[in-house]
Amino acid sequence: MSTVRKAIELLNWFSADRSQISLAEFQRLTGRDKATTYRYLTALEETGLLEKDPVTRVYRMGPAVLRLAHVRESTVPRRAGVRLVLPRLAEATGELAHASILQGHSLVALTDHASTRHSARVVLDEPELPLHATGSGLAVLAYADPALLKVTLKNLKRYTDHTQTTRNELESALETVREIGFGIVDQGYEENVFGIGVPLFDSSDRVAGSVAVASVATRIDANAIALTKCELIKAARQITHSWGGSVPDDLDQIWSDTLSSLSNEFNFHREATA
Amino acid sequence: MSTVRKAIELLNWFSADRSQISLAEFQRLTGRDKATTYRYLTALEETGLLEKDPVTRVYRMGPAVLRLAHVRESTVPRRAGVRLVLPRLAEATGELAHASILQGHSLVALTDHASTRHSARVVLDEPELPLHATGSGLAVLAYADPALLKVTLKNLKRYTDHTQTTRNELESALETVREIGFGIVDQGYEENVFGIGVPLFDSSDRVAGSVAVASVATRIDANAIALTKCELIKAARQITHSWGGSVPDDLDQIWSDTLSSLSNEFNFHREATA
DNA sequence: CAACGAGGGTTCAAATAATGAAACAATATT
DNA sequence: AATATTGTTTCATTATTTGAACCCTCGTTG
Repeated sequence: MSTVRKAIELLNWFSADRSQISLAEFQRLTGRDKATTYRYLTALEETGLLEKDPVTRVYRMGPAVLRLAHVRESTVPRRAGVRLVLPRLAEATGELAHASILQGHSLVALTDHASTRHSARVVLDEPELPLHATGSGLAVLAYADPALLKVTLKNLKRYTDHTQTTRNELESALETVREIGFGIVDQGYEENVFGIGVPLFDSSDRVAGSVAVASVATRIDANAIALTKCELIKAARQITHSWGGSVPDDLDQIWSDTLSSLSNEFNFHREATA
Repeated sequence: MSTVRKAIELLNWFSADRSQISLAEFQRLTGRDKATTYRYLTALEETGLLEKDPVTRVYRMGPAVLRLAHVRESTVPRRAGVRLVLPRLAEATGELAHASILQGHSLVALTDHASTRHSARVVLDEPELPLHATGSGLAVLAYADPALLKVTLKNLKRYTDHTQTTRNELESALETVREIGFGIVDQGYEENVFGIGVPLFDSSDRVAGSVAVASVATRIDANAIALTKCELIKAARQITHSWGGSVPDDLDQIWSDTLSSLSNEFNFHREATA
């Protein structure tokens, strides 16, 4: 592996949880030589990708990454496409709508939008969403390269009592996703949060992210799920379109079927209560 | 210079204006060998810092930078410190308040009062502010490393009839900034916009950004300027503090003097009109 | 359509930069 | 004050980088 790559991969040790790392800690994490690690870190610091606290000498993410992210967003404006859709999705469902993008092996929250309707809302703090334990994650896994599943299987962390942590459970869940066109996870990541997610596609027609609705689990019922599904389909189609991608034919067909059957049912309910 | 650094510095060629760069173009830009450049780019691509269009083979900023920016923001929440202050500043002055951070040789907008509400996450959508043509820019230049001035002098773009585009004009303007503690630019960047900016400092006690108020030029008078100055000083002190920095003694003294003399004048006016 | 040019990608010996053990320095910790 | 831990520099050895040259593909041109 190239020196450049080895050095840059040090950045991957940082996360919201582990946001400050010292030289000694890097040594332990990577198992590499101290002097080498030191020089890598120095190089990263010189470029502004990292920043060293002058007092404690721990390293943290540097200011340069903000500029790079700015350029990225101006080049590939994912956010812009999402921002038009999320508020509507949140309002229509009355729940928290959020979108994430797939980066390498992790799903990273892009933006979220809470509805104004309910005061007891679901709040997302975590930037990374576990692929095996969220509706977004399942939706992505089901349509992504099988290699991603392989990597994911290596670490099926348990978040709640409902988290599915075995290979079999996950594989059958993905089978279901492919059948119904949605990733649904009931309290698998956070207690009392019910999530429904759908995949998003970019111009390469591969999975590029997901959009999802997170509801308070006690508030959800068949009607709410039906509504959420309809809105999610609309949102996913729109975002995928704005990203220059297109929904795979098989999935698009499933969604169309879902829409027509659900809209019947939904109209029926509305007429019955009217 | 280390290989790592040389490779990473390729990222600096990207900007909002030049967001896609081919291998051949890199070769011309850097004057370096093709094979070497190719390997650098490949390494950057492997880490996700860059992304190569599979069809055209041009390189663009990769998705990994979004994750890094997210970590950066969760580690050093510049926005958080700014968000507490900007709305108050905007309300007190009745004008547009905005903050920017210095990244390398450019000043990038962080947030402004109008757009803070839903862009809660990481990425910046606002363009770069020219250092020589805005109140923010002058404020930063006056207190930044002289090297920054050197770089800035290389490209004094004209934006309006009022833009100062000569070395002498700029240098004397900076002299003024250091005397009065404010960067003031009357329609130097946009027609009919009057800007007043002050520098912000981070934990290394170097200039890290600026906060400024942009007013409609026809609406500004001595009173409004006095008010804006008072509010800017308060805001800058607070943000600098929240960033772990401190205002340099000489500047802090100037600001204190300004505050006391202006508050006198301002009280006088209020009493006169009351 | 053959020749040409431009750009992307690969090869290989020579040159150079990376490596890691060890020494040293500066802080924490006991 | 003694000791342990962490950060930084040195230097001979080693492995990686380097760049000229070459190949391949594609689009253009005489």
